Amino acid sequence: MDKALIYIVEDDEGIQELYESAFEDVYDIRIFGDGESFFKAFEEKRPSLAIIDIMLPDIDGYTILTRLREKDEVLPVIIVSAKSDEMSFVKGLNKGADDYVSKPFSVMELIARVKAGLRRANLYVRRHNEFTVNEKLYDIAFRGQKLGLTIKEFKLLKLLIERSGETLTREEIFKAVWGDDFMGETRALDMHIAQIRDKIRAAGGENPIVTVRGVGYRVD
Amino acid sequence: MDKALIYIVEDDEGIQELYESAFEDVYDIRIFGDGESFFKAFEEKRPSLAIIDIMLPDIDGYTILTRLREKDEVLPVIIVSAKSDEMSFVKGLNKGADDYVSKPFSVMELIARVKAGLRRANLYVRRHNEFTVNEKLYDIAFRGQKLGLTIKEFKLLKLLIERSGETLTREEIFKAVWGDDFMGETRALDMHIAQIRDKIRAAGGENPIVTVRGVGYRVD
DNA sequence: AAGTTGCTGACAGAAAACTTACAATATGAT
DNA sequence: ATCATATTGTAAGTTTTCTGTCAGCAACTT
Repeated sequence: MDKALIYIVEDDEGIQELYESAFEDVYDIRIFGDGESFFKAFEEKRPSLAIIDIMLPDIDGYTILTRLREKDEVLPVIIVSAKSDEMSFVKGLNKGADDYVSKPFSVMELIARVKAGLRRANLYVRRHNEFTVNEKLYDIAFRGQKLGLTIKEFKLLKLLIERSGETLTREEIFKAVWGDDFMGETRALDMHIAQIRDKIRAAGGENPIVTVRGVGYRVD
Repeated sequence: MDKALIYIVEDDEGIQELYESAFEDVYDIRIFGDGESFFKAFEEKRPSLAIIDIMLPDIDGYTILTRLREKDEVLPVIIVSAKSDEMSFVKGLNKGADDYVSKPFSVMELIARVKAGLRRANLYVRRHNEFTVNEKLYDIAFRGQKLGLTIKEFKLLKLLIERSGETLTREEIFKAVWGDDFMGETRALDMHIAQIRDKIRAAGGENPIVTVRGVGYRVD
């Protein structure tokens, strides 16, 4: 699992440093001093979560939030405000923020809220590199293209993706996907691997499943 | 879904501003300084909810409420009062208010109550995509066409609609629709699904219920 | 009694999973 | 390099599993 990417819109350099030290090593963070650079980066790569300070010099944080919500309705957004009054809290939530933290905030608190936000977002849909695993649809997409997997294929590919980088032995795979009752030698696993590879190719991708001869399979 | 329209009767300008900032962008609001303009607007367009301050200069809020109830028995009404005593609370509810908030009120609280009021109003009829679920009639319409569902069919389709996009397993569905006491394998679920599909087709729609083999069903 | 509604069991059809057989490929020894 | 061997890939066919549908029955309503 890659580190979650978090975009932060914050102009105060002191607070920027605070974010850096707070999230260092835990999340990949990118800090933007203004809305424009944030949106530019957003177009290139969508983060897992955004933290927006509403007291910015050039632009109102609420405007950023509103504009962001036009592009992405589900991205978890945490609003940070110096105003600790109820009004901005309410306004933030109304504009589509998922959570609200007021300055001065405790780093612990912020981390907890980020975690909660990421968990909410990851509830159904998780991204791993090129893959998007949708637990509710029982399907996986490759570069946005749904693969249309059967349950076996879904379970199998999900396993490989979630433990990508790791070579899983045939036995491990059997145990995880079929349960303990797997019966010795069979080509069943290879079959399904072939099916999945076909479907990924049909979606326009190159085979991402590596065969590790004598051991099992791996997704990088 | 359009924004809900809320009429507010309030003469204090400070409080008027508070309403404006609180509900901005979330609801369409119109604020009236007196009862007459409120009723005039009411005749033209009925709101989804009304908030009435009972401490008005020219007219008693209770009178407005009483008169309103002659025209509309179900409109959710929230009474706002500076008197936080129990008497006005009871009086308000007796006159047909659905809820009661006393000044000075927390904006959060007010928003929560408005939401609750709207939810109550929407209790009977809710829209999800092409479907309109009517709790009171125990029926669901597809593109305005009533389907004429039986209770089981209603519960089943309602479940699928309310959690649309999500694949529900047969077991989940059984638990939700039949209760915990569902007995193993049976074709009952498929039967009802088939019935619902027939009825939707009869109403001129394409089958919106997706079978997820080995798992359950889903409405997109 | 007649009509609804909900359920069951039987069966058919379809989809998925698996098996078999053989081809293709990688690996290591020669 | 070449070959032998072990291992994996794949096509075709078979089996199993799952869903859809039908007919019929029981419970309930009107």
